[in-house]
Amino acid sequence: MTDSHSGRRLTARGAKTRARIVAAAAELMYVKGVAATTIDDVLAASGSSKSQLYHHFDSKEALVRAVVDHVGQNTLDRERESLGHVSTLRGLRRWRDALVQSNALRHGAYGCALGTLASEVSDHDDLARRALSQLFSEWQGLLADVLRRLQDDGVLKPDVSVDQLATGLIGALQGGYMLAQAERDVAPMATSVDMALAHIESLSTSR
Amino acid sequence: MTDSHSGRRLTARGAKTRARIVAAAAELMYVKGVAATTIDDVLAASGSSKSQLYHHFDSKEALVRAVVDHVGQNTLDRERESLGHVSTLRGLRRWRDALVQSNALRHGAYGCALGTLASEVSDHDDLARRALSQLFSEWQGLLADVLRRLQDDGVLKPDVSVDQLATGLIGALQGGYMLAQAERDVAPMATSVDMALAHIESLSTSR
DNA sequence: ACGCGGTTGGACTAACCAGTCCATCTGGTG
DNA sequence: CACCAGATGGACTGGTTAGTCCAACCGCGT
Repeated sequence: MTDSHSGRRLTARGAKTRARIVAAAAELMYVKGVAATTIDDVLAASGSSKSQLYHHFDSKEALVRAVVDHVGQNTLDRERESLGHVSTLRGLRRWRDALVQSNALRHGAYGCALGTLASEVSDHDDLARRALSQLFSEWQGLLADVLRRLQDDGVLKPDVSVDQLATGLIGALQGGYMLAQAERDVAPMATSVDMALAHIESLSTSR
Repeated sequence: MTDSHSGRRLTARGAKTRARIVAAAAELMYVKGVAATTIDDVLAASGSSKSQLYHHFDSKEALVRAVVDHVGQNTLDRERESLGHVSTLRGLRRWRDALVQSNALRHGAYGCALGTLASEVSDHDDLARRALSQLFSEWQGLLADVLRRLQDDGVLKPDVSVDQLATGLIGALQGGYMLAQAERDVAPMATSVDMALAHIESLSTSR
């Protein structure tokens, strides 16, 4: 648990405050970065007071962990929504299009919410790193499920490793996000993911 | 220029101090992160004084830019060394092996020196971002040169875009670094790069 | 040898920031 | 209604940090 008082009672009012703080912190840390986001920034953005924040979190580190959980759940919920029923190559391409277009709106700025958290936090907080590792693993699982469905339908050759393909796909996505961030242009992200998808398609039975 | 006094004369003594400061800052920022590295940390690690640092750099931001240049040149020099004469698929695989093994020594920790800088600095300092973008572009050029040599030798099909393949390869590499950082295990990095290489090999004329 | 520009040491400051504390308030429960 | 644990406001503190300043020093060019 990331709470300061995991076993404590929590009224609806308190829970709402907590949620407001985490949401504001997540947004700020995504845009400004974790280290550059101060507690006072979070208070101002969430319209709460210091005692409220420290009532719910032991430290800034605990808040960061709550943000990791929050962003992770948001990301996985969205990915479950968009990948859950995909079972065709066309569906996978539509998934790619949605991610590329959404990143294009920001011209690549800020990158992947989960990825930027990971690279800023992994070397500094082992607990947060484990949580992120677990989140990436679940995300990879969602993609592997899609690929397994393709395989079961005979679209993908039976001897390919769907787990490895899923890992490669997330790798290409994350690397693409980073390049897009540096260039302020979605193009390299699209190219990177397209290469992974082209590889997967080259392993389909139709070719 | 990232210097505070670009047009100034610089004695050998001063140049050495400057280099010592940049090298120490680069190492600290790689391990601790840019934001978590304080000026005093750099002074202690480089054995220099505040007036020395501010004699050479206007601000911490200017120091970060110098670090970006330094790390970028180091990375490109190393990559030029290992990619400059590669003109076979086997050579490309050896390049992969070297990167994976070097990252395995740290169990994936800290990631790619250039990549972690990029994700921490891109959204915060536009000048540094442009420099990083340029560095990635040069790196991509080195890989594209290798692929073009393969193409000229008839190993790679003549109709594939070496530029896009090179972008995808760097994307896979960077994404792999990030996943390895989160998992503290090289495996996902190896998998990610291997997928990109497998795709390139699938576009070779021998298949 | 001499002078001047580049170089160095380190004390100092002003701003900032995470975290503490306590007095006050709110709303659910008996 | 009375109680009280949980919730809130915000002033305060101690430590840290980027950046300033000035006096002293070194060494290159003449």
